[in-house]
Amino acid sequence: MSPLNEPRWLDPDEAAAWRGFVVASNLLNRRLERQLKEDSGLSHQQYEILVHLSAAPDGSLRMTELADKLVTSKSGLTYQVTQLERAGLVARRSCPSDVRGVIAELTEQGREALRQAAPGHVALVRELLIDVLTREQLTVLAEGLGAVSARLRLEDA
Amino acid sequence: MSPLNEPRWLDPDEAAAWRGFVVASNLLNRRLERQLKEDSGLSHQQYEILVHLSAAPDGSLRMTELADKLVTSKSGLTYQVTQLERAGLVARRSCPSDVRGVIAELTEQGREALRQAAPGHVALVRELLIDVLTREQLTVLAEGLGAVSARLRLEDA
DNA sequence: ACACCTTCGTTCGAATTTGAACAACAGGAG
DNA sequence: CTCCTGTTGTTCAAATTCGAACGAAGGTGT
Repeated sequence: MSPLNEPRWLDPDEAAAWRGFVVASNLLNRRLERQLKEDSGLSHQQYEILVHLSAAPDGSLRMTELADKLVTSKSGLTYQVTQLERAGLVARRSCPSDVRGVIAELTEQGREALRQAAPGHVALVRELLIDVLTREQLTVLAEGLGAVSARLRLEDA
Repeated sequence: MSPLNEPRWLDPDEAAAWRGFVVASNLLNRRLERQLKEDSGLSHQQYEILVHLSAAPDGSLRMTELADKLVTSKSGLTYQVTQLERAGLVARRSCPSDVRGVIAELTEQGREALRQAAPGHVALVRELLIDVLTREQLTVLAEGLGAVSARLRLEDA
């Protein structure tokens, strides 16, 4: 009976938030995966690699940096970059300042693939997430999840 | 230049919400996965199977029903239920009202495994998500993501 | 220069996930 | 009853993911 031994379970609001998060996350990923694959032949992960590279100053990032942004394992990234390299969308360069370093660079073909895939993807994100929320819900969600992400980033370090 | 041909890209707030969602989702899954595996030898998916079965009236659900709740593929569920069955945490029964049907049922050992795993899991969810948010952020998040989930559920039908 | 600890990216094997194909059955229209 | 369409759960091959182990190199203190 003591609250010191019994864990604090989630009250209805908390449970709804957690469950909503898990369910929405799974459903969204599933839907976006399907759309991207059918529309562009890319997986969501591959698409995100292209996005992050495209957003980088010179269209290139070091592997570790990219893995951090994607929130994936190093080995997982190695695999996906190899796939994208075979498809000609990404190229590997060696890092000038670090012999160990490998730089993934977006090719022109990669940029084109992203240009082709982005509109449909963004439209679906908008339709399934953004436009479902009010502007206020959206900002609260951005702030809240930003805090959660920050909290989680700290734990790793 | 025409807004009819150009897709509506995400403004800063929208992008922050979407990125926050993706990043928080990945970081959380990653962290919870690690904790559950180390603490109980269960994957997050396996844990969720036990949770949903435990929440069902008689600790049992049909495969399809369970797959819907978990937001996973049927084949994925078949695999995981087989794993849990080997571990003795879940048993398969045949459905009385439908010869094709298979009912996954929580064993006593499964209930015990859940009792053992739940506190640590809930504590971490609380630490990483719930307690990071204000009560208001939490309710807004629950409502918003509930709407998103509902929107996505409709699409399948 | 030396030892020491960390970081980098890859490789490896094992585990997991997926969609398509499948056989068996359910449920209704005629 | 008899088609006909939809559902159910599984199997299968292929793709993906992960963590641990690894060789190689960076960086620091002495």
